[in-house]
Amino acid sequence: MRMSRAAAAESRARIVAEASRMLRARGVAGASVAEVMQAAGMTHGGFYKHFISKDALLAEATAFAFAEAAARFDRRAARQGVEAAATAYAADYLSPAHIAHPERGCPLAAFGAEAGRHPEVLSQAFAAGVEALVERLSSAGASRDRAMRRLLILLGAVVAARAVGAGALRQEILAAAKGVWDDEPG
Amino acid sequence: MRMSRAAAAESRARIVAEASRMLRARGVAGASVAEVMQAAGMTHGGFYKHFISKDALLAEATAFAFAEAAARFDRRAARQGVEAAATAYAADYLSPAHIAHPERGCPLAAFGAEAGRHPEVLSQAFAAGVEALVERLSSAGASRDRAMRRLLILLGAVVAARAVGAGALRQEILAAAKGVWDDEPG
DNA sequence: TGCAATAGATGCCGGCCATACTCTAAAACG
DNA sequence: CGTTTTAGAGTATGGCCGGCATCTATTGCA
Repeated sequence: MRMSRAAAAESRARIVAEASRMLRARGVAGASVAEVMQAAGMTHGGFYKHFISKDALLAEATAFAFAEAAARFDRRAARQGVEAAATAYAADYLSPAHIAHPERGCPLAAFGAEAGRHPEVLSQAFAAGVEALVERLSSAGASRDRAMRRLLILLGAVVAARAVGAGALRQEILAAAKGVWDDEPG
Repeated sequence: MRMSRAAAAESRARIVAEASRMLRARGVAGASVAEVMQAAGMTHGGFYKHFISKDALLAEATAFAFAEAAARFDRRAARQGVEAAATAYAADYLSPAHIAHPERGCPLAAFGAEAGRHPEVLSQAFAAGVEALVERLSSAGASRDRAMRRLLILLGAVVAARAVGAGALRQEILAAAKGVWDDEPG
């Protein structure tokens, strides 16, 4: 049955949000159209009324995840200033919660490695997202180059920490990354 | 038809090597048993004579990839010393060839993000591989903590560089990572 | 020399995948 | 009010997946 334009737009937004979560939780291959639609409260039949392909959804879901992170940064920056927002971003990034819950975390760490094996529209979403984050982090008194290096450390640490499983090595990885944030030269 | 023990062992080694390549090229989900076996010159039927499951192969293939990297480092260290080997490792890691050819590169950058979604035996292979690399890099005059940070930067840079696609941002990412190697405090 | 063990081929299974189609009822519009 | 449009349900399709049972020919061992 047909729904109002507003309700249909909400359905679409729900699909993107659920896809974004599932994508980060299970990767590109693990996030099936049928499961995303079910998570959004629908069957998979109507999917192609909203998106021309799964790849189109992937790009939107990736952009959505980056936009979430940027909005979170901006909210904090408005309340506590840009420097504090940057510090909080790093602390959240290296937190046990982020390691344990990729579905609510950074898309780059969750499935960035898969982007190169998919259509260019996905890489473009990642490039735009990274650019937006680097701009925010480099507005916190640091040079763009320094902001980039900080981002790379955070990313590498989370990917490695998730890969090696729970244990002493994971803690060592996260501790090493935490150290860099403060004592690296600008 | 049955083969000699030596020939069967070679078959097994070929399966692991091809799985290691395919795993890095296409990820865990993209490396199917049938295709791995075909790449090794066999059909998929005999696979379970060599491995109890696909996961068992994944763990061996991951260990194989790390062993390749460690052997390469050791060969260089024997010829030119540990410091030069560490520098060469970083240069190779950030090279355009490594970005473009994950199938011959670091397993952590290629599919480390997927390890958390698979049986623990895969995480264990990653932990052992990371440990072996950190030990090698920290033997090059640097503290273990510093070696770890260098590794994390390299990893983050390659994951990010592959994710954002070819372009100026990729070059900026790689340049930022190169910088850290020299001027980071010990 | 003869028998048991086994590497590999073939083929099947149940399940999941992305995509595409029809059908319906309600919304949008003239 | 009547017509057109369309969101979503339901279903079909062709393909790929991991895993397993069966068959065979050869090897390794007694």
